[in-house]
Amino acid sequence: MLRLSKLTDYATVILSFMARDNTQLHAAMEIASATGIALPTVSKILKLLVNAKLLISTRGAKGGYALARAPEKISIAAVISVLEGPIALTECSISHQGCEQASGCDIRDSWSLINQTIHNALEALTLADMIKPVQLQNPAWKQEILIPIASLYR
Amino acid sequence: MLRLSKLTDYATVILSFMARDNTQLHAAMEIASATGIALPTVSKILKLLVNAKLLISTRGAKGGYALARAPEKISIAAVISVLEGPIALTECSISHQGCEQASGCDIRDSWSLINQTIHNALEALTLADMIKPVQLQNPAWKQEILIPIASLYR
DNA sequence: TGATTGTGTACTATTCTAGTCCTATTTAAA
DNA sequence: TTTAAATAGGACTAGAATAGTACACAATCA
Repeated sequence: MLRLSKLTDYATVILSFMARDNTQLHAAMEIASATGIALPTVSKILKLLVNAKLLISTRGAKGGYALARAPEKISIAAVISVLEGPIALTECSISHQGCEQASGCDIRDSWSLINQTIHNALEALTLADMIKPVQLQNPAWKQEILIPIASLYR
Repeated sequence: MLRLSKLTDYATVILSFMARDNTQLHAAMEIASATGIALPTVSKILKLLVNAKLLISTRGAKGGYALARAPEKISIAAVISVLEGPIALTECSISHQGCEQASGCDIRDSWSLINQTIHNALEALTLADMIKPVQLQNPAWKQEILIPIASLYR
């Protein structure tokens, strides 16, 4: 599996929950019971999101968390970056050092293109999109979603 | 990082090497020294690729491995699937059971759409594309690669 | 002042990954 | 017929990463 960690998955669940009611503060406890994720785990994720400036926290009694921006302005790519680091499939896409392949690793450029594609896809999708019901019945999306990536090489 | 395992990375390197000279058999030993990957590891990966029918093996003296199909017919998605299992970002995209979120997990459909996008991107790219030199100088690709995924929700 | 709520850090158990090794089987060549 | 070369299959281990927990501390409000 092209795996995303569980924590990232939780983060999207938590943020989606908050995006649905963006007018008030949500305490960690409230989020935990609403989402079914254990409180310590929720707390851990919220802290990371605050550090990444995706959330704003208010301490003390009646405190809690709120989105730092409108849901339309928070991309899924940003959420993933917080929990997983840079979005890249292979190690050498991040750091070009340490690749000790004897023969020329000519496929690095190909990978970077693939990474770019995926990154763009995730960048275009926002929290606001996540909480809208999707019409999977719409047959148009199948064509629309195809990416002519192979053609880039010709 | 949206991580792909090292083994998957190695597999693409190995397959690229083989695709460059698809006319003869390559022994595991030869591939190991050409790519700089340790022999036991190469061997392990080759076995997996044979089981997945991406390679054909010939036993005995003068034996070795060869691509089962032309490089144009081997997609990167297929390679990734062999080493990582189904291409999906979240657990629930594979099995819809065991998701114990208390409140409705409405974002599952969104994830499946994202997964589909990424899968299509990887499906469109083949081994043949990987061994071609990429012209990153071409400024056109930046526009071309944008995916109107957000628009799908409107 | 005390209750509530977030902050920061450290810790641990578990799972996953990467890599190694060994033995059996098959085939070609001597 | 024997031997060497090569793949096949499985078991195993060390190390790293992940997920989850715990606790002391800081801030705010009533």
